[in-house]
Amino acid sequence: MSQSERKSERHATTNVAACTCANLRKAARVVTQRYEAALQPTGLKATQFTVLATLTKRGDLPLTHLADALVLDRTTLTRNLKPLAGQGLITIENERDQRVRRIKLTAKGSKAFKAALPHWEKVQSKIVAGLGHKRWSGFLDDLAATIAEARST
Amino acid sequence: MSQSERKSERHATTNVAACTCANLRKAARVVTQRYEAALQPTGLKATQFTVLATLTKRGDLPLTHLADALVLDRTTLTRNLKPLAGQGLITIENERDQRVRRIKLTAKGSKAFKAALPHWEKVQSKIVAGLGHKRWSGFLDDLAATIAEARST
DNA sequence: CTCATGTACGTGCATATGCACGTTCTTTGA
DNA sequence: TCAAAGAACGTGCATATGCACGTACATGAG
Repeated sequence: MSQSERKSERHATTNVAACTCANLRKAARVVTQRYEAALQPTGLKATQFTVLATLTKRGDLPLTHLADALVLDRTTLTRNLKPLAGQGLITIENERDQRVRRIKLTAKGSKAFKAALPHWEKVQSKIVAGLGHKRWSGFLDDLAATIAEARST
Repeated sequence: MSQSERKSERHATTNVAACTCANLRKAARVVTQRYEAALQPTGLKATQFTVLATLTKRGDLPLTHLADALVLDRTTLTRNLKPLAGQGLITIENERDQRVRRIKLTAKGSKAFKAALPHWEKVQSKIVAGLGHKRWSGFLDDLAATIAEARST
């Protein structure tokens, strides 16, 4: 078997080992473990850090909008928020439209996020350096494109 | 702000929106939903399909080895296997070394995997086409590199 | 042979994930 | 104004994920 044949088989669409879903999940699992370890001293889980980061960047948001920003099911977010609300890092408030739950970052939440930021930067830098900045940058673009395409389909 | 500055900020290591972990998880979530939908008529979940595919490719394996191949925590796999064993798609057998649980694909499991394969190919093709084959191929390489790097660290 | 060491595993706990279904509230068309 | 349509949400169910901890078994040094 030639080199090109081997490569084309490895990357054939129909090679189950090349399953986009399985490989994405593998990467998500192992990378999450690195981030969890790095964030461990902050008391925040990786997903919680992401929620706080999104609220910091986007400001208060209704639950559904926050879920959309996080590419997360609405009902999953409902439950993910409970530990954060329990710790007083966010509040869940009603609006004039009583159907809407507005998710609000508290001062404590903002402080916790800022305190966690250096730990996040450390592990993020390590991952980026591991791939090399240029390659990582393209990788991130591919992730965004994949998300956009899978969402629109 | 110039174009290059905007780009460098977007891909700055310290831009929380560029969090490798969060973006990997987002992509894994939305892509998983596509595969779940495609596999729905087969009665297999995406993770279950992956287990069957791995057993098909690698043959029977002890639990820990299978977990390693799947980049999955051993204890998670223990539980993920239960529905598969319940449906008779795999068996969990003892060895001479009584500590070892050998995971074995049954004939029924093999059949279920083969029946699911066309459904998998359909959604896989769609995802690949969405990115373009060349870009997808590089994306897959990046995923593999990320997994390898995060595992070794 | 025996005990210390190491290996393979399961379970309790906590969080993560999404679908189906039902509830409450708002908006809109007649 | 009022009923139908639609929007925002919560909960039950099932699976997914990994850590801490404990158990059973195998192996090797003495």
